[in-house]
Amino acid sequence: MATIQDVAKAAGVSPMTVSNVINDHPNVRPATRKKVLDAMARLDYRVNVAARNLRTGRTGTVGLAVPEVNSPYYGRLAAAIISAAQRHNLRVSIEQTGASRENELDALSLSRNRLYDGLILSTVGMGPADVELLKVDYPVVILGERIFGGPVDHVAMPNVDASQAATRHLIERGCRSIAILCGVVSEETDVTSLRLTGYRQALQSAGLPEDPGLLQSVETLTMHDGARRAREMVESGLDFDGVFCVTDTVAMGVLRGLADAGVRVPDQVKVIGFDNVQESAFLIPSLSTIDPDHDTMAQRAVDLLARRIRQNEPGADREEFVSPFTVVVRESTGG
Amino acid sequence: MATIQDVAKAAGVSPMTVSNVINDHPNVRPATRKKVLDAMARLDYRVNVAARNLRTGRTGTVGLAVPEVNSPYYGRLAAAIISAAQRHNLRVSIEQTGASRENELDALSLSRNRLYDGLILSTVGMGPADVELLKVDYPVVILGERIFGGPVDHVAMPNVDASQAATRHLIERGCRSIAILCGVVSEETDVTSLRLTGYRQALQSAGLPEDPGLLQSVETLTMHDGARRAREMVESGLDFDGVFCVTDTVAMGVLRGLADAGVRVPDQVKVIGFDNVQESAFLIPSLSTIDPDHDTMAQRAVDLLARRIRQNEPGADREEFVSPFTVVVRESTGG
DNA sequence: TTGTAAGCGTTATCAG
DNA sequence: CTGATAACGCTTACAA
Repeated sequence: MATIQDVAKAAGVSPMTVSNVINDHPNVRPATRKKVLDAMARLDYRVNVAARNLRTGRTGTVGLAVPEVNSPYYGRLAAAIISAAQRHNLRVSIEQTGASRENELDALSLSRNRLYDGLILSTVGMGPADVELLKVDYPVVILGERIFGGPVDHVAMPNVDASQAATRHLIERGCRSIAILCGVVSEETDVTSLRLTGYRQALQSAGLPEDPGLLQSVETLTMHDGARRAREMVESGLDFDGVFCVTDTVAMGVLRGLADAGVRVPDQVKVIGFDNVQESAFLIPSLSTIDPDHDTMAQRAVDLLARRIRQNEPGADREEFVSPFTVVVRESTGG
Repeated sequence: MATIQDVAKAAGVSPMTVSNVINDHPNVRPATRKKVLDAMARLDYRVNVAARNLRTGRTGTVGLAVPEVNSPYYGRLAAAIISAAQRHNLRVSIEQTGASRENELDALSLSRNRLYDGLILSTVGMGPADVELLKVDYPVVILGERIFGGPVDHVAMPNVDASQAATRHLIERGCRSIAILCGVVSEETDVTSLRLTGYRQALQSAGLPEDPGLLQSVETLTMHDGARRAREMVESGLDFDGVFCVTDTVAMGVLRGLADAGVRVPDQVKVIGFDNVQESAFLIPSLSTIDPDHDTMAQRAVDLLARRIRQNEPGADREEFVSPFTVVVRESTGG
């Protein structure tokens, strides 16, 4: 494998001149540049990225820590982030955290090894109690959930507002007994609690009572749990005419579970999800949902991170960006 | 940021001893080890991965080049590969190639920069004509498609056999006019051509004629194209009672398109896919499909790559692994 | 069991 | 515009 030294020797110049050519520095005479480029081609020269990293202290790679890449939602997010990073000449290395707090903290410490120039962290397991742990000396952007008042940039979902809008949409379509299908309810400001808040606000605004029996909490927000719970809800004789599912993934399960139980959507029960994953438009019935504009979120997250990397001052002027959203009306709510 | 030197000074030992502690080398007295560990903790020492990479010539990261991570199929594959790589203490950096030959070659050249210790490449754009370009001096595993006789390890889908089995299943369920929904037909040994071959073999074995009108080729194997084409097939009056879709993704679109056109599945038309993505079990109707055992494929691909990385001899004894498969019978074929 | 010396390949600095 | 020098932080080889 040829090094800069080899190229320099072959071109009859100094290593420094080769370096200048490689990095497009201005002060190189065209003739010299050509000599160097020729030698590089002849020797099939490739930069040694490790050496460059050591010298410059940059890696050109950012970490992306998400629960799992194999879900319609995080898959779409990851794809958008990889594309956005490409525009900044950054590569993306993915860590799957399995939504565990411990693995999320691991991802943070990987960056501390200077493996990544920065980290985009989708916090699911970590909560506000861990805010202190985010005080690190390299660029971090939190994506998706809102750790209120954290020390780093955030790109957040419009969780409360959009959930309120989703629930309101069900109300406007005539639903009066609206269930919410969410994850485990805790004190944390996680997906479930924030979207639950929006749901409650909508009920309240409409003067509808909140029936505890309509709060359906599942262990994991998967298709599997969604389908099972939907069947259970019907079989147990629960009276409901609408379901707000806190993610499209779990909503896909719900549609399936209702079908299993012989319930017609949207005639008997209307269903709305949250995320607008690609599949939603093709389901039978197609799924009404919230579109939080993933591409904008991804773009913004990468832009923020890239800015920090350039500026080299992690903490200053941290920014909160809440994605705009739209309600996408499809067949599952009679649209 | 503390270095090994700093730790050595603080612990009153040499840098080498610190390095030995870090790398769990055997010959360190427990007392010395403790001194060093204490110093490391006190200074919050982190290894500088770039320096280690430069010195060792290894990065601990492998590249994964796939068309896009945001598809049920490649998302699942990526997840499985990341998990498998973790077991070898390898990180995974994802390159999205958009199925273009050029980007696939780019991914190859990134590894030549020694950015990755090895590369798992899902060739879609590259064809047998590019076999020579795979003759590189670092570990590469081709995943998914079969570039016959390539110079590197392959983990291949059971394309022909499984497609034959899928088509045979439709025949066994009573279908006589079986359409195939595939991508652009070319001379390449790509998904479409291999699965088309299996489809034809099954028809032939069953003594069914091959009607050119039943060969439905779409530009991209997406839900969108699948849905549109299914509608067109019905509206044009095409006579068919079964569809073999070369991927589950396109099959999801087909199910939707048939519903749009008022065709009942499986009563009027039976549908089978290929991949067994997670969503398939939850669709309405649930989708019969081929399960090529992604986890085994991913595991095998990573194992092969890790072995090469350890052995440090790229070319020797290249291996071909064809995944086993099963036919998963669900509602879309009346199962 | 521990320490010394050297070098991996690159680029920042500054001198020519 | 080009080049000499040194340094980034680590580990391999060898010496003590």
